[in-house]
Order: sequence, then structure tokens, then C-alpha cells
Amino acid sequence: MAYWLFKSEPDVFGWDDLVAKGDRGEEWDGVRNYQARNNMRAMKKGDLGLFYHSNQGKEAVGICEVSAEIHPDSTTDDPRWECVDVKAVKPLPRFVSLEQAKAEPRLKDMALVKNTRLSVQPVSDEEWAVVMELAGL
DNA sequence: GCCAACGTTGGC
DNA sequence: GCCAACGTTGGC
Repeated sequence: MAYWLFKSEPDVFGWDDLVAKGDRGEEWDGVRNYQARNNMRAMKKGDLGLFYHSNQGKEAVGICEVSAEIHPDSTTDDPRWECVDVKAVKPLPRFVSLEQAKAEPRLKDMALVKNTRLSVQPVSDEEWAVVMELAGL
């Protein structure tokens, strides 16, 4: 199983919004970046991801799960853009901030730290384990 | 609100 | 196919 990180601005669509969607989850639409899309193409149903609040909070707040694999993005007619569905699994007992990630040597290569503008990122097994530790899981 | 980083677009 | 111009993201 692979791990990922999904970025969203809480003002637009935050963790609480995903939780409100329940088990059906929500389409991760609106991605217009090839790298991010390619990451979504690689996702399998059941993969887990960190839900990260960009701009406000700047912290990972919860764990979500890929509930549907890649399919066309319903918000555009452009066939290039596809997306997956995600659903909330559980909130993190302790949020893990960007600041913490930057301060943690084991996370120095994390895409979150190195490539701040990428909205859908892969997370390695090792990075996932460290984040879980910081989150109190 | 500013600006750096970076991706995309379009002229040549 | 290169590269300048432009747009967007996201941290600060």
C-alpha cells in the first residue's frame, strides 16, 4: 500500500468538509497539474493519505483513504484532467505542522518541505511512520 | 499583501 | 524546441 498527501485550503474545502461527506467521500477535483494528476493515477483504492491544510493551519490534520481510483474530473470537459475520490478515516490526535516537518531531520526530503507547491504528493513509508509518530499514533 | 518558486503557454 | 512572459500556489 502506498501513502500520499493531499493539500487543501481549509477555507475552500477543509477536513471538516471531508468528514461531512462521510463514507462516500468526495471527488478530489480541480487538480490542473500533471505531477499531481500522475500521482493520483498511481493511487489504489485503500491507499491512505495525509490531509493537509495549506495557507491556514499549515498542518496535517487527518488521515484519509482513497475510496475510488482515477476517473474523469467532473468539473471539466478536458480529458487530460482526472481525479480520485477520498474519504475521511480519522483525525490526527496531534496535528503535524509544516514547521515540525521542517525541523525533523527524517522529513527533510518530504515533498511537503521540498516542493511546497505540489498539491498531491507521494509520502514514503518511512516518512509516513515519522508523521504518525509525531501525530501520536 | 508580497514575493519566490515553479509550471504552462505561446511566439519565434 | 527554446525561452520569455505570464499565471498560480503557498509560505511568510
